[in-house]
Amino acid sequence: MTTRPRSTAGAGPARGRRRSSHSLDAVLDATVQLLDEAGGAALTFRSLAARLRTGVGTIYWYVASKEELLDRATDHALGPVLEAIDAVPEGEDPIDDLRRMAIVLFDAIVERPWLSAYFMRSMEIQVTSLRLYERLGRPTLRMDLTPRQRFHAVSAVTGFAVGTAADLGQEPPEAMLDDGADRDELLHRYADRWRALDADDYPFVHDIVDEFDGHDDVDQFRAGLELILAGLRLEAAG
Amino acid sequence: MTTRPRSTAGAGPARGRRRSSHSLDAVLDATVQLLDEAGGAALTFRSLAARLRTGVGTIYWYVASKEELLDRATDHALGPVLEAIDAVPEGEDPIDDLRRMAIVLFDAIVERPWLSAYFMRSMEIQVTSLRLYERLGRPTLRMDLTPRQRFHAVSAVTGFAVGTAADLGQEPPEAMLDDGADRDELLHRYADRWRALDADDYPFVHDIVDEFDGHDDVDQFRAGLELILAGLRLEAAG
DNA sequence: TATGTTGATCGAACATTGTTCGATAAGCTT
DNA sequence: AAGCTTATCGAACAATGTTCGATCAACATA
Repeated sequence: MTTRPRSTAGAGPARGRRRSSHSLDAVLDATVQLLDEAGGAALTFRSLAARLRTGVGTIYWYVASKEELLDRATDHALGPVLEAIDAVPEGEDPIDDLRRMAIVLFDAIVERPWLSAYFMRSMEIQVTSLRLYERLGRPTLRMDLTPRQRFHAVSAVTGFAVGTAADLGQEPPEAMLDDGADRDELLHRYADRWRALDADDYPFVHDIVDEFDGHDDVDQFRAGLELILAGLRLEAAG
Repeated sequence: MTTRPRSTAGAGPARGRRRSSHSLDAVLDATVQLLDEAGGAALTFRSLAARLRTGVGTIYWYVASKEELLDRATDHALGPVLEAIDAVPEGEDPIDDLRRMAIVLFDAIVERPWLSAYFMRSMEIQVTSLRLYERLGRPTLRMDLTPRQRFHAVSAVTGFAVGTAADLGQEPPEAMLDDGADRDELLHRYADRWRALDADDYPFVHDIVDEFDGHDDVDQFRAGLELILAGLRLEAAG
């Protein structure tokens, strides 16, 4: 019978009785490293095996498929995020607490865009993301809301944070590598293209193009978050 | 020199001088069909070629890569959505109009989850998604807001709609095929697992688990949308 | 009509990927 | 020593995106 080794979560080195030069944690660490360094496209079983100085077959002993590898790596990388959110002190206003937590979550995903793809999925399966959901939801327990309102509000906040961060994480097409243009330069190009459109056909786009040009993604997220929170505050007051 | 045929957008059959048994539109139609029938995983150049009764090389004559194929197919499928949003009549309250449009957009993406992946990306490149953005933004022109507030609000609404729909689009793991469990059954299983957690460690999860069990995705989205719109209304009133 | 040019088609071949599987060693129990 | 479990390894397989040269069909020009 071929069982997988029990997750040596937090235990000493080589917790299993048999000595193992590798471990699930080592595999996950290397996975996160590769993901961080070169993005999702660079993560292959062969590159991972090379980094671990082992064969591809070994990785398949710890993990049944690439899907499971990414699921577990996501959960693995979510650990520190959970700690950071736990570190948010309970303040006077529950909405302030919720805001702080949402920003921590958003920042973490922006830094590691590959998290978003498996975050939602893992919420219902893995442990860490469910705990994150729990922490995000706790402030709402101090508010005068129905369970249904709480469920919808917290889902909206997390969904908005993850969804927005996911969009930002998509790397732009080929235009960047052609010449050495950074994000601001790209934004500026798109903005100019928008400005060239007919003002009668695109009144809204013209109205906001100066804001789009050179805008800060974090500001944009915060503004949207404020809308949700303002709506929530209203709901709790009513 | 090998040029690509000018997009025969709306023109008669075989607009190019040379007769072509296929066309970019035909390729895009078949792509959307395959995507609808069997999801993103089923779309391969070979299956697409088989459906079109042609060779893979032919597809590469119309499209430079799979990325471009999906970009164009997304834009192609967004056409009817744009029409549906254009069909929303201008009403008394701009926020009501924005709500209606957002729901149309959300419904369209839920029906075709593969749209979400390239929607945001194509917003800055392709035509149709920019037009959608324009339409979504127009109601805000009738409100007392700064361009910056409009930009943030419309970005939040579209981001929330696309992001939420994208999450819903992810097909659940293997649990569905093991036994013939539908969505409600799956939800129920997860809910039961949540109920089994320690109530002291997971007070929020326990508070909302009955709402999670059997919840409707559309309701959830609408509730979140209402929060954003309520916040926006407040902003415009202040 | 003959010839060359361009638009368009086709599928074999290549590189890369996820995954399987049998061989094999290393530790542990008896 | 024998046997079982744990773990490692890489060759081999199937599927996929992509390239490329061969080839044909329509048109222009002479």
